[in-house]
Amino acid sequence: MTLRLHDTLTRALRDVAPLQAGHVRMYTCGPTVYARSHIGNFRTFIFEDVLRRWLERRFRVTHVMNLTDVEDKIIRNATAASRDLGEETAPWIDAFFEDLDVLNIRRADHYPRATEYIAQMVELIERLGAAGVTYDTDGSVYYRIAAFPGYGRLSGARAEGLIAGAGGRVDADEYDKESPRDFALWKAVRADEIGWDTPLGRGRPGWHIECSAMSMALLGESFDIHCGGVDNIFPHHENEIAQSEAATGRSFVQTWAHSAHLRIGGDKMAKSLGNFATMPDLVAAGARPSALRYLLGAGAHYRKPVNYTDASLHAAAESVDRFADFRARVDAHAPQDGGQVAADPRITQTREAFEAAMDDDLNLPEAMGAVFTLIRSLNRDLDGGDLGDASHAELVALIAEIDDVLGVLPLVDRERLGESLTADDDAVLARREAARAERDWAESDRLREVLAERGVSVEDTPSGQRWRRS
RNA sequence: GGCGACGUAGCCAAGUGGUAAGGCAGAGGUCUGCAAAACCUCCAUCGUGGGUUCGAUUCCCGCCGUCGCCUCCA
Repeated sequence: MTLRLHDTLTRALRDVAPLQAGHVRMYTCGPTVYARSHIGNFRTFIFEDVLRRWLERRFRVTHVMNLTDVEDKIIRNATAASRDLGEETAPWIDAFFEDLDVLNIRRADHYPRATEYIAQMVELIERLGAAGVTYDTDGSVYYRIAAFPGYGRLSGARAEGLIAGAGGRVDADEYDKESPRDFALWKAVRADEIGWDTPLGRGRPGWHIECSAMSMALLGESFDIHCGGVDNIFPHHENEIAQSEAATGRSFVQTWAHSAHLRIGGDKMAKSLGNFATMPDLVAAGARPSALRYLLGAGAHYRKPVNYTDASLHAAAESVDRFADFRARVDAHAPQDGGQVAADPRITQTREAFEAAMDDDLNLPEAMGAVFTLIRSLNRDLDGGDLGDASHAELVALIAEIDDVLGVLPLVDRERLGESLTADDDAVLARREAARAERDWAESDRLREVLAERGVSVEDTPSGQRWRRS
């Protein structure tokens, strides 16, 4: 089977066929570390994580994610606080990695920082200069869009109209550029400003150049997949193509994959709109990381917006529990027939449906639909008995395969492991057990109520009481 | 204004030219001492007006609505 991914450039599904046999090289735009990333950002990072996990089923994957650690807001904050760049960004980089872990997002192979690739950026700008697509103004270097005929292909916009037609929101006189749509490769700075002394003069890099320089340094001049949020299509990725291809004369990226936004209250979640929430915010408010990961990753197809609401988070949590509880039920299986009975065909059918949906542009919501259909079907059987050993083995494997991309079960385990009863609660639970042994239902019910008021829900199962923090 | 996306049950959300997965919520059952969990049953004709077609929710056009990009942005 072949994974097909939607390519923004051609606006069509495209087979993932690595340029190097068996080896997919992917670059994903990472955070600008001037503040804590919000969960809208993590929607994209989870999409990329799911993609990377699915690719790893079949390919060796080299995944690079940049950390933008030099940028206007960072410089502004650092200057205001009299910190150097590294001091300013270190806490936000730490926070980013913490949040990745909380969401069970696999680490990329490389996290290049813009500040560590200044030399490569300068070199790339010099190549562009040699190619005749740049010009200097007062020490700054700009890219001349008019010199790149393919400009605008990715965003599908006619380059001429992009800025000229922006309804007066762009101040065309702000920069000393030949054309408003030209963009800065290198920004000259004064001696007292944060910058680097380079052959280009003292200055700092423009935003777009870092991704071209770092991706080419770590993945080569042509690689397979480049991801980001849809808001990166223009101008960021459009400019990356212009920079990279003008410098190398080669095709930059095979497939451009972009994820839609997370919405809240109908709008895009964004720092600039002030309608954002961070992982620590939500966890402190009681949101479960497993539910957040499910909502962000499987709540909707990655190219469609996801709405963040209390209801959608609750529904995600219920879905996670349904999946996790089913795993627990399967895990409780006791060997019985030594595999004499063949595995249930529904399990294989579900695996095939799951894989087909994932291969079809990473349709995780559809894939999970197949999973839940199987869960209901097998729960029915389990209500009446147990599984055969062969089916059990197949199911254990299937559940592991599903969660290999879904990635919620380790989070559930972590959440439940972190739960504990106070000594008081534990004592109440013991008293209730004793009451039940004497069939004192009134006392049993009263104690269940007591625990409920303390946030502990208790269920009675054939094997005894089972509690859970609610 | 330009470019693009979307509009499926109370909510969320897949999907297909031949009468619509799944999750949440709700109703009624089975089970249970009672609950919970699980299971069973019920709950949509796919924004709107046309067109193409034997047949459209699925293709085309108009309209209405929502959102995104065009400026830093996942």
